Amino acid sequence: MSTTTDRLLDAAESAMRLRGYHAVSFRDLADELGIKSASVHYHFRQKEDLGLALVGRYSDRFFTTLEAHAVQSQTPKDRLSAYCKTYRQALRASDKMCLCGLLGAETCGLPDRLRSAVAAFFDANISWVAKALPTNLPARHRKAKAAQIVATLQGAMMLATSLRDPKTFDAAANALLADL
Amino acid sequence: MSTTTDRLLDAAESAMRLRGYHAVSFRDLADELGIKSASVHYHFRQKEDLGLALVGRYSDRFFTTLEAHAVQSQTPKDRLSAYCKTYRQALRASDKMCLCGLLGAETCGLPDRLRSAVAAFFDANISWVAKALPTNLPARHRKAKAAQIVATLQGAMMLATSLRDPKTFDAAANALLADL
DNA sequence: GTCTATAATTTGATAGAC
DNA sequence: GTCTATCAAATTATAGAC
Repeated sequence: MSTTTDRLLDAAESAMRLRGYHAVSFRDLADELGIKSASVHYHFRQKEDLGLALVGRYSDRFFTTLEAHAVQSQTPKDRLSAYCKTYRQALRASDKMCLCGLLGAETCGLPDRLRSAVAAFFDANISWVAKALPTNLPARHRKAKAAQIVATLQGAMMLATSLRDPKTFDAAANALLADL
Repeated sequence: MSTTTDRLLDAAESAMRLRGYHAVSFRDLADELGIKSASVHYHFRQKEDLGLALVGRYSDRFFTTLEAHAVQSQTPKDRLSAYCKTYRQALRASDKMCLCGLLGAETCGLPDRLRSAVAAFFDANISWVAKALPTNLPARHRKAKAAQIVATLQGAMMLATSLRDPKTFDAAANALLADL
């Protein structure tokens, strides 16, 4: 049985992954749960607090799922495949953008702490991918390759969302994997 | 000497490429130009009209610049290099996201016609890149590869914006070009 | 924890004078 | 083309009762 806080997080995540930070209001969320917007403020004092909780939960869940997918991957190729799979699931399970992909694009319109939290998610992504790459590559090379991989998957989610065609994600992700 | 309409488009483009559609108001733009928000409605009846004009102008300018860069490119590699260069310039000249990259992420929160205009920009992008690829590849393959290339550059702009580090774009774009 | 009530501000938009 | 004046609605947020 989920608490009101959890239900609020679920509703907010769904809405923000579709429309972005500024297009989601406390009233929207309250209506969806059948409560009043003042009650939402009991769970999250400010909208910024809601955003921070959202990014924290999203990031934790993402890396937990990623580790589960990668746990028995031996080769670099297997680990990168697990990474792609985690993104694919995030998109295809719900037909929604990556929360951080959307917030990252809106970055300059976000409160400072939220902006930092999103940036931290991407730092962690790039680090994870860089570590998964073959160890014989120079560190500089690995970081650039990792940025390319993260960028491709994030951009592919955005394209699939804008074009309303999830297959666009698969096309881009598979073309990427074929090169690795 | 630019007209008020042009100055409004400039101000709106800059603001929306930083913060997104919903975080930009007619009053913001009016203040920036030293006029009243009611006057903005003379130039653009609704916010949606402003958005449409913005995407139209952005798309025209993008493809004009792209053709200028690609005009004397003979090989597929040269044409794709020109494509990357056009994105790089868009980002590095102003340290701002691609307008359509940001609106594409916010897609579900946008008015229908605006959403379609953004999707058309990406359709045109993918078609352009697919045509630039080596003609010996099967059409299906080319479209997937084109989606990968567009996705990488769009994702790289988002990453560079979120991380506040333009070099992240170059790292991802160069790693992409190295594979082509 | 949720409510009513309310404040303060912002927003998109219109009517009509100049 | 720009202004004043105004509107209705929405938004974030708080105080205090239950």
